[in-house]
Amino acid sequence: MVTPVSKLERPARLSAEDWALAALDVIAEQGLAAVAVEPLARRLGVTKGSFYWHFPSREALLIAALERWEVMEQETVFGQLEAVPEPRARLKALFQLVAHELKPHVIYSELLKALDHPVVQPVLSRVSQRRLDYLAASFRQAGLPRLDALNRARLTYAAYVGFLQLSLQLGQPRLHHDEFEAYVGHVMTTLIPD
Amino acid sequence: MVTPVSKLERPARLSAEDWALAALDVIAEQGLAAVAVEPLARRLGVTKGSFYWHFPSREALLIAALERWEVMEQETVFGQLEAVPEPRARLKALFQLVAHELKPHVIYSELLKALDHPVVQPVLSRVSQRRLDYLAASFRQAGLPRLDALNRARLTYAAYVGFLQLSLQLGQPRLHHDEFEAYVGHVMTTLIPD
DNA sequence: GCCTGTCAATACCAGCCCGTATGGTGCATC
DNA sequence: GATGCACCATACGGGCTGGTATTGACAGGC
Repeated sequence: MVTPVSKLERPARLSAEDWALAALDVIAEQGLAAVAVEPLARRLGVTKGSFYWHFPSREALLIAALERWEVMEQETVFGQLEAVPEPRARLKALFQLVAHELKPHVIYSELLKALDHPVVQPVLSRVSQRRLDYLAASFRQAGLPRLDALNRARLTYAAYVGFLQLSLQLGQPRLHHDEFEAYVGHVMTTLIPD
Repeated sequence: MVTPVSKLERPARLSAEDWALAALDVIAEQGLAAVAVEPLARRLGVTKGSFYWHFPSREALLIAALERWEVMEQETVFGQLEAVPEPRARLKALFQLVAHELKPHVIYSELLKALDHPVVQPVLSRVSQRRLDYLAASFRQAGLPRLDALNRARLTYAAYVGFLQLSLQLGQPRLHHDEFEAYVGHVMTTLIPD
């Protein structure tokens, strides 16, 4: 019965993964620029001394965090869609998914704002390219000719990115439920070929 | 023959407007976070002593700079379109304008990345709302019913914002000339009603 | 029981920035 | 040509951060 407090308050020791996950949390909440070593340490209830044992530098933490995120987003975004075989239905499901579950895209949106950072650029470049390819393939399966499918995918993805920025960052539209549903419906009928 | 250099190298004294314009330049080049007093002073060939004579704080400079920008963008973006009366032709002209003259939108794109800053938020909120209204009115004049026009405007503006972020920040698409023209054409035929 | 490896606390320096205080230029004006 | 104003230099304090170095707690293997 020495110090049972330490066992409860501090969930044991920390691993490099804990730091990476905490970094992703901060990115989602306050952006990549807010990922600083000392605030992170305070957040985890330790000091810098711990951090610099797990990572040689702040940049190494960012790299590890983004690496983790890239894997996770691969699963969460694409994983739920493989069940839907029909291309148009899959596109609709994709639109619904993005429109109604914004949380998984918060980090993407924040990273988009930090693209000037050299560590972020290649990661987001890969992720965006994969998504674009996926979109283009889906539009092609939905009946569009090659070039049209590619351009429609670009347009759709731009609309996705812009929607994220406007709704997450600006919070401007602030549409209400039915109004928002009408918007999503309009987007689908406009962008999905029939 | 004391110091004739000072008369040539320094283009006379500075005004508050000079500082605001320099701040806008920095925003366009490196983002709003890079607008710091001391680097700005170095850039202008003076020291902080000058700045704090013209402005009480860094925030005051940001306010002044954004105020200037809001007026300027009003003129440059909308000014060139009033000459085109027919709504569909005006929309096409608008698309061409945005697609081929990105420089005036660089600052908007950078500010979009800094929307968490309390000074930026209301400015960008106003600007975006004005543009959205303009788009909605144009789509309505082009024949769309009220609700469709509004939603089409939202979609179009999201595509605009996303296009900016992707091409300016990511530099990902990097389309070549004819490929890019085909994309712009696709966007127009998809979004502009016939 | 000791020793080694793992994790963390503390102390410290350098760099960058904001803001203040104060003194110092040039230039018009009377 | 002395005065006053507009503009700028210099010097300083404080805050926050990245990174290093050193020491300390605590575990398990032997």
